[in-house]
Amino acid sequence: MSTLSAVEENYLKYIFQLSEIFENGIVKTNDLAYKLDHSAASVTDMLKKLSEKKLVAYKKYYGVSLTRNGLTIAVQVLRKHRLWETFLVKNLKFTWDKIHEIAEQLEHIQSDELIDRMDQYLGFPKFDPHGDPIPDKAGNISLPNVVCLADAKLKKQYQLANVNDDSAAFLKYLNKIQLKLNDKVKILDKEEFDETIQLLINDKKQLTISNDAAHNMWVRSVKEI
Amino acid sequence: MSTLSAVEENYLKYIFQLSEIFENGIVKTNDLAYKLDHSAASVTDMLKKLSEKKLVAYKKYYGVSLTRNGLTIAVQVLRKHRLWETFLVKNLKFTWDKIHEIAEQLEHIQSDELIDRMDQYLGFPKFDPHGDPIPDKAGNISLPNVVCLADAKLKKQYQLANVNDDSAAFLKYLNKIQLKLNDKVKILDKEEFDETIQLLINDKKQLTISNDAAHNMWVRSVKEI
DNA sequence: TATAATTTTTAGATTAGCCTAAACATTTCT
DNA sequence: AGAAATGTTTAGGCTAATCTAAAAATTATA
Repeated sequence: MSTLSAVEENYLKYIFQLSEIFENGIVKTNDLAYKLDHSAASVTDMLKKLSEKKLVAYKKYYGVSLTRNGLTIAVQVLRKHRLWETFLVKNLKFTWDKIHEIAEQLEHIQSDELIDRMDQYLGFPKFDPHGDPIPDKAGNISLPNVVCLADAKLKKQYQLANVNDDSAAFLKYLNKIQLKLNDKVKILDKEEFDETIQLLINDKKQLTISNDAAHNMWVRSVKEI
Repeated sequence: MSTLSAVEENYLKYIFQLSEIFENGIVKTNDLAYKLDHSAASVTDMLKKLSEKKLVAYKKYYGVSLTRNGLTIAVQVLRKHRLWETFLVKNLKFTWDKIHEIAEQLEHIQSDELIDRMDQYLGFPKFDPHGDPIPDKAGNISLPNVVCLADAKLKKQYQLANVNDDSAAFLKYLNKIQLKLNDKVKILDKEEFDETIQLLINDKKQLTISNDAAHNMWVRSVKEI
């Protein structure tokens, strides 16, 4: 198989990410179009092309899913993206909200040796700065045991494990309220009327966050001390 | 000025490199075509386009040179290329002969902040692993005082300052004969018949190199101890 | 200096990746 | 179930970057 273009790699990556959201794993043309910010017609074109290359299973008017080959490539692109993000934050001291755009470019650099050496240089990290799992060379992904903060239990101790990285605005918000990965969080109360949440951070700082914000945060449970 | 494509950046970079070879600074269509491995017709097309953007001064059937704007961009691309090469060798432990191709891709990643942070991370290096000067953020280039080994004097102590990085085969050859940057070299004798050179390396190892090889090495003179 | 050889440009074609508008298929609503 | 709304595909077009073949300009040669 000849090497894919950055555009093709992007399609596979986004199909993978969207397919994880829907239980059946089938991605609709419009959802992809929205994610990629392209017209639905363009997406249809590309899906036909990827289908010919046997990277996706595409059925007209129904949807698309990855083949085994397509999945392998998508996971490797994700691996590159997350390793680069890790490097940008850990070594170059970038803040969360600026790395996505750069990693979107770096993930398409073609060299297996480069990414393997980078992996080693970083110490084979299992999670990226957002808390997302980094696939290893073989494509294995560690799945942490997390729950959405919006669905988390009251008065139980959690730790911030992961955040949605789609919106730079949200990442800036996290900076502003000084909430970082692995900080301890406990829900003190949920307001029934507007679903706002009273959150206790690291056993000392208390603040109110919206249900919207809570939907962007993922937490893992922590033993109480 | 909107951002340029990787292809446009490449043209500017190669025009810059070729213009340094010819005294008048004028680059011919065919030379560029050879360097880029494109047809001459394609090059003509692109030169017209770059000329419209005022990045080059192009005169039909005569040749092309960079404008001030074009030069600025070419130097920044070179800066990125050489900083990335430095990172690949110093941090990721790549060998010389494998980095060019990867740096060719990395040099087109668009983010000023990325390259400035990388510069700092590397300690603001002045020369890359081949001994080529790395332009600083403002575009200033340190020019080391070097001479081609083929033109160097007999029995005089030099140090390997720079090598041509165009050919992976040559870089492999250097690895094989275990000659590295900054090694001490002294020409013991030149054979008139075939222009081969008897070279003394680090005051102990002696070997014969071809005139061809000598033309790919650049040395700076060193005080004898 | 006229002609041959070389270099460069022009003309016309191709591919990837995008678009809009119109047609078609599916789903939802009454 | 038929009509309306929504989602998807098809048809046709555009731009960037490449190509080959033919024409034109320049340079070298006899």
